[in-house]
Amino acid sequence: MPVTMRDVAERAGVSIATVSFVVNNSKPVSAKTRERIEQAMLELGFQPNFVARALASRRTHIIALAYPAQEHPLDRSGLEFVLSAARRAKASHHHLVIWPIANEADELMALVGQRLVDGVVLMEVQLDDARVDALQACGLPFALIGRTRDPEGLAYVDIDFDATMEAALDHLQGLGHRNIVFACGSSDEPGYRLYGPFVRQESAYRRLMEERGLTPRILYTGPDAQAATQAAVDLEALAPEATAVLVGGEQIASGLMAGLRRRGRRIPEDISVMSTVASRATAATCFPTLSIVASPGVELGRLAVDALLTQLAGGPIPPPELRAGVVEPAESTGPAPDRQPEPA
Amino acid sequence: MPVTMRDVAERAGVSIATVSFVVNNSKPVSAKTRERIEQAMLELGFQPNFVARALASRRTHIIALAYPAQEHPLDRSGLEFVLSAARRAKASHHHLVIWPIANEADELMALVGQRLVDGVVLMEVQLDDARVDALQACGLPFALIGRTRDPEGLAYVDIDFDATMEAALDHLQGLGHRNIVFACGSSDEPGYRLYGPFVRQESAYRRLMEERGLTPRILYTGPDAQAATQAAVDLEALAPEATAVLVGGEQIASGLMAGLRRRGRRIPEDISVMSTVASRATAATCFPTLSIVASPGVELGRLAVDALLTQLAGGPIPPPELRAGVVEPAESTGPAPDRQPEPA
DNA sequence: CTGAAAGCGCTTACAG
DNA sequence: CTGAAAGCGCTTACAG
Repeated sequence: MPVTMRDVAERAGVSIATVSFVVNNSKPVSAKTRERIEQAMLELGFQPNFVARALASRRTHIIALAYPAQEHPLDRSGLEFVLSAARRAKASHHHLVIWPIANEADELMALVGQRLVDGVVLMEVQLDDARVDALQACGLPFALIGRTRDPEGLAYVDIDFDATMEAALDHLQGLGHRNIVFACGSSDEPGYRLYGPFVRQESAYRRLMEERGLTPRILYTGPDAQAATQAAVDLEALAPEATAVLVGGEQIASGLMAGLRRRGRRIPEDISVMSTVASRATAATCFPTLSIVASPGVELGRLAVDALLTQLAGGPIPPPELRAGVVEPAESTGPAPDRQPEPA
Repeated sequence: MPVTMRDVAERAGVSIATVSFVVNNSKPVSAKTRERIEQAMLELGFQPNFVARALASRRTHIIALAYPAQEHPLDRSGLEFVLSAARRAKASHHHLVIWPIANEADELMALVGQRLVDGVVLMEVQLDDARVDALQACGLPFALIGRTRDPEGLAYVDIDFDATMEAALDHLQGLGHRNIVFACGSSDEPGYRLYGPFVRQESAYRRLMEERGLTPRILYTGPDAQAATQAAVDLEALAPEATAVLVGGEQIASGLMAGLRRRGRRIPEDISVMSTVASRATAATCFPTLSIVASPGVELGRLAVDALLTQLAGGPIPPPELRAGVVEPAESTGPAPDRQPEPA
């Protein structure tokens, strides 16, 4: 029923090899022959069979996006990575399969062993990640969104957490804040110490605060919005004099903001709240709207696929790509209280 | 390099056909032979090649999820469908590819013509959907999340909008509300009249309100949270006496809520807000937390894949599956003002 | 520039 | 219960 190369070859009066050459533009073909073949393809509505091509060429043109859906429920900023990666794959004539698998090596290797994909993109990379070692051992090309503790020689893209934290602190200091707490997922959370984005943001925050002669204070909120709502109490105990909180993710930011408001703190009059690694969509739905450093998720999703495709094209491991977020001020940050013209 | 069936056959001293029989459990094999083969597979670490199997058997075990990412930016409730579908596919030994394509037939058919997938799941189905016709014409099995105007004979799963609206109105009426406005995406929005969830919710709302002797009033907010924030003004013009707003989606609900608060309306003291087709995650990050009819996205994602797999297994078009959401009261709804014990 | 042929790694009638 | 063989629809040296 479906039209094959054989059908095209017959109608054009050539061999199927020649048809293959023009379909893939893989060898020179005379103008008249090419034209006859193209005509035949048009008339028959020929489309090459992806699977047959994959088997013969040993290239499936399918890449996998491994995402630990259980461990890290995807928020909107995480979603941006996924959709951007899918779009990029499609633009480069690849398919993107989603592998919602646990954050360990066994399941990943079982899937890789099927030889369905040419390469894989890993999300939510841990500082020490068994999946990375396994992938290296089996020789399948891969790229990381995020990075391990020592990512030397790996293909990865990640948020530039140093620049991101610097931009965030600039914004807050520009408003006169000096007592700035950093809030992120709980240290009691399993695997917290292994989660790069929190660890890297925390250390950038500590370094920058000290460089600026300010006192770093960390609030561990727990893993989700609900826990963060409760953690508003802890904030007051930890740093009653704080005039601003910088939060490491949008879920926690919105939860913490709700907790503060519930306790009668006005935002931003009493305390400013800002989130890094956040999406504009979530920022707009907060009340007051949330000042953020917008996550470069769209860009990084695209770059991760690029890094993989470079390798698939026979290129070397591409250099890392780090991208800082963009500060987008909104209503949740304002002048530090001691600078305000009229007291409430 | 990779271990093939030939390798296993040699080591076990059998033909590759026999190996295939035990791998697929497709024909009876004597216990001793089976054991030798299984032993050989274990020793060699054999894993069948997915692509070769697909070519020979004409079944790729890959299904596509077509999602019009441009037209409908995915919110968290939309995301639930996707991840649930991917999990279900994986549990049934299928792969799920994401096709972020426009909501029209051409691109879909080009992808289908590659013969990469056994079937497709369509999201964001329009009342009149060219993709559905195209899929039917080409004979590829498919299932819909959502449904066309006349879905008779199609495999689909969808939200039970009648039951969902009924549950929502029950909740609000139970709190004493009688002036209940329904808010959803703008009628000026291109394609609005074609978008099933809004159309079906609106008509269910009208019918139920009239059945209950109440006056239906519709607020068209515009497509996103930002537009909905502006639309708070229109609400006051449209129905100054309204004590509750029922909103058709979480993005619009959070935007509208921000707009109301900005205008000094207290939620829920002055006006209650409730959203249908919403995720618990978003509800928890709103302030006040949002009362919702939780979207059955996880269930529907699973059921859609089930409906497709049933057909792939040779079964008939399965009957439709409609699921109502579950009411989850939170802070954004409260007693109607005229019932409140003490006035503000 | 073009073709005959082997081969990618499986599945599946068909025989026995 | 087991095997020899054809075939899935392409690609790719190899020859000419």
